[in-house]
Amino acid sequence: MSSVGDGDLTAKATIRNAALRLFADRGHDAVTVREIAAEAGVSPALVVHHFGSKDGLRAAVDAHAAHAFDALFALEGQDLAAALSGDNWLSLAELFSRALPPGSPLPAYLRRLLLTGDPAGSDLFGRWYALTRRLLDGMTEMGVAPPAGDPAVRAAFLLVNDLALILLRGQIAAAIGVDPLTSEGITRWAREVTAIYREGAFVLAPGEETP
Amino acid sequence: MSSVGDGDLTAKATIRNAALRLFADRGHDAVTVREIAAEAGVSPALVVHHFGSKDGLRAAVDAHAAHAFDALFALEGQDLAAALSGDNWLSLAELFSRALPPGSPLPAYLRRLLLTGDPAGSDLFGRWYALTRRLLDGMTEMGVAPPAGDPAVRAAFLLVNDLALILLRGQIAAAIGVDPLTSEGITRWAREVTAIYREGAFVLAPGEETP
DNA sequence: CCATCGGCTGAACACACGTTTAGTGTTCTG
DNA sequence: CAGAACACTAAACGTGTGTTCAGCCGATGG
Repeated sequence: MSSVGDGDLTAKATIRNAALRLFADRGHDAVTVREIAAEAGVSPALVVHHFGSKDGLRAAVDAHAAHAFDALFALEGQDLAAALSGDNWLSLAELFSRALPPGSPLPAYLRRLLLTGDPAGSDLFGRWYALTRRLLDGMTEMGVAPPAGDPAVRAAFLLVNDLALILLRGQIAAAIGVDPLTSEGITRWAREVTAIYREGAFVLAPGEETP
Repeated sequence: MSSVGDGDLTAKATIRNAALRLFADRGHDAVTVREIAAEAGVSPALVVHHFGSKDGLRAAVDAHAAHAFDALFALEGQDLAAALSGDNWLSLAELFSRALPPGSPLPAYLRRLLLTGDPAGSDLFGRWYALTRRLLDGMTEMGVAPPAGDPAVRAAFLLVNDLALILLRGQIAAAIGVDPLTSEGITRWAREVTAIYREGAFVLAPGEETP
């Protein structure tokens, strides 16, 4: 029995949402069909009836999550040009913390997707990588980013740094004392990241120069 | 039946190693005691005989991995002073790729530890975070790193960027076309990271100055 | 009004899992 | 050299799993 959030959703959607939350929190393997059914307030047989199998449910959840992530980008896709202005790095984590309700299971689900080498996760990563490269190229062209010696690696580095905040959210929270996906946390984080991306984190050795 | 690498190791160690590799590759839950036993060339009952239970085995593997990571640091602990010279950021990933044999399951196991919220992983992260802070403080004191506005966040950012390379190894490899934990990959990666940490990734807006 | 169909359920099934048990050799030890 | 201790196994046990099955109920439509 569950309850939370089933405000006139179809049973199928309720099951999908329950599965999303449970999968995100504890991993696909650790969650049983019976638990999902209980959380959704339905019988285990209904889960199979709607999704064919547990794997089918997993695929549906993957698709739903991927769609939700895409919607996130579409939402702010226009601001992509603004990001190119260069006075702020458009961060995945900032996007998440602004567009997602505080208790959303999506960041944790993304973590699972990327961790398990799930095709859905690789797909997402590939698309985001392409986006990052385009963004970086655009910024370089506009002169707000210096030309990179190895653009492919630089784009990967920037993307991966961004994802790390989501992947290691819990560990970071424990270390710095504030959840980095809350508005307070993301502010502190972004300030420091921006500083480093603008001024570097180490000083140049004497006699060195930026090329 | 297995074989690989049981060159006069005790059966207990063989089981532990097989479990380490399988856990790293597929996750604790997805691996059965029977598989581990088969991989180690022993009976399932012997696994329980030596480790009490599957959870006991898991704890032993955790401890073994933690010890291996600590040894990695002890190995190069003296170079910590050298790292302070500031002409190179001592990177976890570089340490890994230099000290570990190419096929080592340890990076993948570390990924599991950190991303499953395992206490062993949190412990490791906490210790590495403390180390990073000390390192950064030392560098600031010596004038090779500029003072950070928020040292706690800056240290977390540096550590997390480093770990991201290990966490997303597979995705990065797919994106840039080379495994970043090989010597070729780590070289390309380190060059770009060093450049960003020295010179930044974005140019300063007009009228801005480093404080 | 009856037939049909889809959402939904309780009970059961087959199976794979971690673990137990009872036992066999082999190796220490007094 | 007896006997305890140890490494190890084959077979079985109980449990929890994903899934199936037969059927109920309410709405739809001819």
